[in-house]
Amino acid sequence: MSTNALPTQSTDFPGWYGEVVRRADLAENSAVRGAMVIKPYGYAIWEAIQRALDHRIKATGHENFYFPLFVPASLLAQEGELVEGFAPEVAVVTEAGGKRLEEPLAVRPTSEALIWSTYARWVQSYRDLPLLYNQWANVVRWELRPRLFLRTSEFLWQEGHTAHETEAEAVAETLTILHDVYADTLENVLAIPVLRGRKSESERFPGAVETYTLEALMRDGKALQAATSHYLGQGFARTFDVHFTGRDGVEQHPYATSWGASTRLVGALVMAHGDDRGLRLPPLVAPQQVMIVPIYHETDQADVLHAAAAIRDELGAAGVRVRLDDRADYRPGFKFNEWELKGAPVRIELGSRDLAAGTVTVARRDTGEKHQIPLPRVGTEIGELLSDIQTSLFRVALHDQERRTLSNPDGYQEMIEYLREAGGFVAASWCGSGECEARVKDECSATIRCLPLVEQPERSNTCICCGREAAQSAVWAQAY
RNA sequence: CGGGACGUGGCGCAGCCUGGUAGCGCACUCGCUUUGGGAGCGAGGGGUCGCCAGUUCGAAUCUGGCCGUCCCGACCA
Repeated sequence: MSTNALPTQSTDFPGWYGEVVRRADLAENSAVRGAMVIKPYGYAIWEAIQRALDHRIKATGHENFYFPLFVPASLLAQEGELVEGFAPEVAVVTEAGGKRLEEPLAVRPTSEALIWSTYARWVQSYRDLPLLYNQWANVVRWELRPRLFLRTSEFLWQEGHTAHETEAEAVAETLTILHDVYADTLENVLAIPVLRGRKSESERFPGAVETYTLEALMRDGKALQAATSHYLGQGFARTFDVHFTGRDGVEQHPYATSWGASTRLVGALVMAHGDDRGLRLPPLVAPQQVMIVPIYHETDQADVLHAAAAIRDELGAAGVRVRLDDRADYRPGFKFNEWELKGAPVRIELGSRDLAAGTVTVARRDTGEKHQIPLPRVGTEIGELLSDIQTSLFRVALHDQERRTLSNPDGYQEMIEYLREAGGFVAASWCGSGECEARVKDECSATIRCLPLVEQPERSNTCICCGREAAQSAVWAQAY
């Protein structure tokens, strides 16, 4: 643990991010380029995210299963769009058991091919549908520019793969996942407000008919795709020969969806809430919600530690994730800084002054405020404080996102300048042409993050780029 | 793959230009004193200077090649 101050967000956001990830003990680089070691503290955050997602995935009727890491390369190659989209980043095993393999094995970049080739055996009748399955897995994509959590060559995620009898049911599934699983987790657990929308054609998942996305704004004004849910139509069913006899006795192909969210969400958490002192974790995902720091002298050490342990036990019994930092080798000031860096939502300071007054000192990480509360009220007030911090982090982030969204800019030039300096989101009307999309990207490297599901109330009816008639609004931003 | 920078104890760096027995801060170990916002003093341990070759009496330092990392672009959860 270094004692130096962090780089500041305003002067060096990438440097700040890297230092926070490293010094808060979230993750570090490994011997393999682009592959990261997730350390216990970072993994605990991921586990909290996993729990939240898994709970919602199951609550919406899905079951977990597991498919293997390797996919015969020929199988992966069967789906034209998929292979085209992923070919550059697929890792392939050509040798195993000391011999060259007759058939190379791809390390999955995503599992549609393997799963759908298997679904062919699982589906015979409409009575076998729907298939509502999910897996927690690792996937490998050989990224050119890796970045801890945001883009690593191996990452952890969940990928859902469902098969449905009708198109309407599959589309409804895609949206259920988007809203009830992903957006609910992002906003109510991670406290990160999201824009919900469709992807433009150029940003769509390879092989998808429609890709739905959640876009979150980071504190440097850049957007992060937080989760995606794809309606895949019947393409994969056709490619992998999945068919069933329908209610009408006619042979037909099921409709597919797939959807995923990854360890990237840990990075989202860092960049959406972190400040110049480090991480600010929403209580619902914080490995430690309350840290108790005892402050004592030789003479009162036993009393202070005894009282601190009692508070720990009381809060623990009430279901709070609480820890007493009784390390003797570190002084209180060091612990304050360390737990602020690691984002613990609440700190309780307890010293002889507090004992004498019958209080504890409580500091909240999000605002930095400190105040005293009477010992008997600790149980109830800490619970309220944690839920207050949870909603407050969301409200602050939402306000920030609204403040940084430029809606209906006066002209194209204003939009480009705003995007160029990563001011945030720009919402404007778009004609739908790839040329306009490419032109913006060319001029300021910003992309269409989504075509929002909720239309802008005062939308202009001409395209911000070309002035032609515009059928929809789009949201642009620089993106990770 | 293009453009830039850099490889020296665990981490961050100086030394290189002008070759001569490898140094600083943090971290680590031991001791004492400390503890309400990153403790102080003292004593220690740890590095074939990215790799290979060359020049030289002698290379962290000069030369050539290779490897790797980071930052900026194109690709991307």
